[in-house]
Amino acid sequence: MSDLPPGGPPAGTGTTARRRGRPPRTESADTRDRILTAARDEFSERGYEKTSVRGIAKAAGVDSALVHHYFGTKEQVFEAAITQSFGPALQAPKAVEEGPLDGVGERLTRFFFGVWENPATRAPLLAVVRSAVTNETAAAVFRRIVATQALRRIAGRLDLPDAELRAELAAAQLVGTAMLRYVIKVEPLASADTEQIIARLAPVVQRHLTEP
Amino acid sequence: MSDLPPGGPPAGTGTTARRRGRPPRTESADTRDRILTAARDEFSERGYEKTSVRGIAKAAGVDSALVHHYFGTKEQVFEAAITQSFGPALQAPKAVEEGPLDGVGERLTRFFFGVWENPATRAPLLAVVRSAVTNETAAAVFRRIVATQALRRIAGRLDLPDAELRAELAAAQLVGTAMLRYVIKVEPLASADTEQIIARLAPVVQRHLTEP
DNA sequence: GTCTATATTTAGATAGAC
DNA sequence: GTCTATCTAAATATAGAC
Repeated sequence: MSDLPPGGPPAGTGTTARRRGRPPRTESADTRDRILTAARDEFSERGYEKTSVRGIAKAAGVDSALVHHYFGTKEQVFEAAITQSFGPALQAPKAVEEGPLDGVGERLTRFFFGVWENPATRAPLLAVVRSAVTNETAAAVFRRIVATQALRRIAGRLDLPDAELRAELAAAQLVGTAMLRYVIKVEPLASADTEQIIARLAPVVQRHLTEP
Repeated sequence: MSDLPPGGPPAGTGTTARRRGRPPRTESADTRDRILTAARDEFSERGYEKTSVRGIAKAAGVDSALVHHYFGTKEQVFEAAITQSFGPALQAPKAVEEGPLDGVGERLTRFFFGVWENPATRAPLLAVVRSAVTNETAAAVFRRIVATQALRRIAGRLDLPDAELRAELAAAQLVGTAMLRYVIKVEPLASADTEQIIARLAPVVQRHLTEP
């Protein structure tokens, strides 16, 4: 809308000349975000193949050409949306991995369902799961999540044989539950109380990780 | 593995006039089967959305119009391919559910990996998993498999509270492992020895099902 | 920065010839 | 029973106007 005069700082007078930091993109930072959020939601609901750039654009209230203008190909839109989503809330807090080893099963299980029960953090995970079964980019992200969440951070502390395999089988229990509960929606699991599920899974995860 | 012998006499042989039973479809029974097998393989490798009817036709060595001629829409091709695939080898044998309860964890786990390690029986399962995350028909099949394999047949015998939930969490452990091993291919799980995995999972499955 | 217009490709589905 | 030809719809992606 209101155009910046191209080139130098605004000829505008008396006001403070605060032209530092990143050059303003008018209101496009907003638009960029709206597109990425719309993309994240579309990918999470439909998966990679079924999602169209046009659908993303529509959901964001812009034209599809603009989506391409910002991010390039559909694949790059996916990458951008996922990358942005995984910045903030998806790293397991240090408390999960740093506490006493014999409570790690419950802490990890609790953290896992905390993330999945929150619609905002569930969306990017759904996007990855729904896309990873047929899209290699998403599969790579999936692998990275499993590796960084389960392996580097926890398996490293286990002083047991097959530490990595153990961590992955624990992850498999959690991932499989998420799959059946949030994606396939198998009953009664899909409607079961979270605490009840955690109560059943925590000892199993613990067992995978520490049982000699 | 070994295909069921088709009901009627083979098309080519009979010189004698045995015109009874179903009217002959010349060699089309062959073609039908080739199409369904090709469909099963395409769906298993690419998932529902990414698979095209043209791709199926090409793999079967026929024209895409013929695929429609036999089966109708793409959705119906999927249904036919899955239905055929799940006739023979995918029911858990009675031994799995009928033996002593305290060995059911190992028997079920062994059966599960037996099916997944066999390329012929793995294909339709991959097709369902790859498709179920975005396709409701496939999701319904998935649900039915979990229900009939895990629930009706085993949970019914458990004299414990939350028998169904228990069975589904056991299924989640197995499904999650298949997901990470065969679909996402997370290492070292993807290359691990089957016996090693079974040794770790069987007691966990057992625990889900019978631990008081 | 944002949209209109369009080139290009690919897919699902059907009619009809042989 | 099988294929050729074709209609129709949708998608990715780009060029260029405003």
